[in-house]
Amino acid sequence: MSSTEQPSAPTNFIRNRIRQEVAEGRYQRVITRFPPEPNGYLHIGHAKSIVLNFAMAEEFAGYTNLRFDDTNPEREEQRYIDAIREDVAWLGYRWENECYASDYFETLYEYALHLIDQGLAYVDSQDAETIRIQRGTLTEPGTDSPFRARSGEENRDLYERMRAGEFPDGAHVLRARIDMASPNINLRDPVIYRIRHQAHPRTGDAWCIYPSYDFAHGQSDAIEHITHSLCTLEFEDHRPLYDWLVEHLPVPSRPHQIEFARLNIDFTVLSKRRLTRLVEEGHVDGWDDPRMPTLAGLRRRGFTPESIRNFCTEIGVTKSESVIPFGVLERNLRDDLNVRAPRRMAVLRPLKVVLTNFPEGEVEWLEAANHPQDPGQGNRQVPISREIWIEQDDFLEQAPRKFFRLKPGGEVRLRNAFIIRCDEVIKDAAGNVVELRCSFDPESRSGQPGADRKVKGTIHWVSAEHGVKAEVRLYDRLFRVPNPSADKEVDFVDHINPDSLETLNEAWLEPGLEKAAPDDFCQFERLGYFVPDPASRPDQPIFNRAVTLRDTWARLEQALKSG
RNA sequence: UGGGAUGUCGCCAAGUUGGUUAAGGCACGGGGUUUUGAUCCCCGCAUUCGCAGGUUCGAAUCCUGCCAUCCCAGCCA
Repeated sequence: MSSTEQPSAPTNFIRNRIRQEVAEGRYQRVITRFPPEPNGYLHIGHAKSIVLNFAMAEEFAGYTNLRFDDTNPEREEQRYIDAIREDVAWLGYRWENECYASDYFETLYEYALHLIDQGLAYVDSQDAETIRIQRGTLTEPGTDSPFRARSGEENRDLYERMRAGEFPDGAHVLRARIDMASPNINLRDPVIYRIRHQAHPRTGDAWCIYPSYDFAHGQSDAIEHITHSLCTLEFEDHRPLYDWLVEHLPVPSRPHQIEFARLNIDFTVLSKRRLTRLVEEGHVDGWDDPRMPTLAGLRRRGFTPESIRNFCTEIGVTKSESVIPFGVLERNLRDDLNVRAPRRMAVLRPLKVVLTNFPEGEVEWLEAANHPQDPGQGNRQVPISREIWIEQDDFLEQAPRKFFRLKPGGEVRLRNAFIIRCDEVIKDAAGNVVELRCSFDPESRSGQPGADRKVKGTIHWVSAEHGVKAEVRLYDRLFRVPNPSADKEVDFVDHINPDSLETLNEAWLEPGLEKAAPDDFCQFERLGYFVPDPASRPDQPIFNRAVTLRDTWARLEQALKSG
């Protein structure tokens, strides 16, 4: 199976519903939209929505629009628009139209006038606090605003003057006249236009009144002939309002809103508000910090678009709220990279080994497969010399029973090379192991007749003479607890894991790796998948660890320790 | 205590116009292959569908009641 192939998509209630509708002839094709507000970066939760929207449109012969829901100029910025476009494209999707709710401001303004003329909207001249009190509570109905009975002419006049800029922020709002006693609070005369003397990233100073989400969204859907407006569960209560507006306005089509559960992943936060705080308060190094669950962060961490799409498909779409273990995301990356990533050798925490019977000054070039299961990836030549680096973890003076790596007097195979035996352990004054003296068995060299001699373990290495020094960054979960936002009494930033980033400054890479580019992912054998950081330079390579390999030994070791 | 929604194996999730033994994936356990303790390959893994009643020849699927969890009182989206 190729990694880029999507696993057979599990069916879900939305697809089933659309299938049914198409079978009944209600739709010839499905048109969806992905509607981000440009006030932050996209995260993995958005990816779920993107994948769903594009998948439904593709399956049912339609297309998807990218629509920026830019109705609140106070928090929206052009840089977010740019970042969002880049992320959606990076994920591998091409939108049919790039739209902006702000493109429809004139039409929306007229729709509001239409409501006014129908007696279905009025200008309320009370302040926000008063309106809030009049809205009632969850258990008590609201009370009518004294302005609810304003005449059509007066409403029209006031609304036109709101647009003309005659009033300061907050002086008036336009409200839909629905039902102040509705058990659904969204129907208690929701505000649909407010005054904001605020420049907009796209319309500049053309407007000083802006439509609310509820007034803009459904109408934008209708204008674009969106058939299915997919959104998250918290908008379920808004559907009656969505429907009410679309039914009372002269819109060109009749879209339908369907809600699904948003994505939750443990040990992270997936809300723009919180992610924004992490960035603005400097808890992380920007929106693309590799520990961030943003698409930009995951990309820098080394995630592939394929792995993210596969993940989104695998988790399914339902209305029940669930929490996906972060490990599921990681496994999808491994599954993808396992079949694609070229194998390389790198030593993260070096321990010097001198091969005592290896001629001084000599270099041997060994043939190494770039991928053990995919001969098509070819081979490369790796140099070895008298002194090499091995991983500190791969030597233990007091080795437990099932430790298959190097120990005093023991043998181990050097990956792609030969078997060595540890003859001597050199320590410093403090008793730390600083060097090993080993002898190698020339007969066991790869390709030689003696190569099939079995030893328990195989370890990776890098020639000391040829190795390239590099910085390697290891990432761990950003939070220490499964649900950082669970406790209302505790600020989620207090749960940040102080050890989420470990920087190793003395790693050694096999030669050639220093020239890798940020999208040249590879597997450091036995360690994990790594990718050069965008700041990496040939003379100063920096690699990020995207994910470790599955490590049953670590688990076993852990189990042994805990009894 | 109003309204809206959800509850199927440790985590996801099919199935819900009632009908043989409740899909699949992940995780987990066991075995095999292996110059990555990786990958890969086999095998195992819910007499039970939030709980309690009821209807029925037959219910995860229908009815009643209860319980748990989530969302809603922004001129945010």
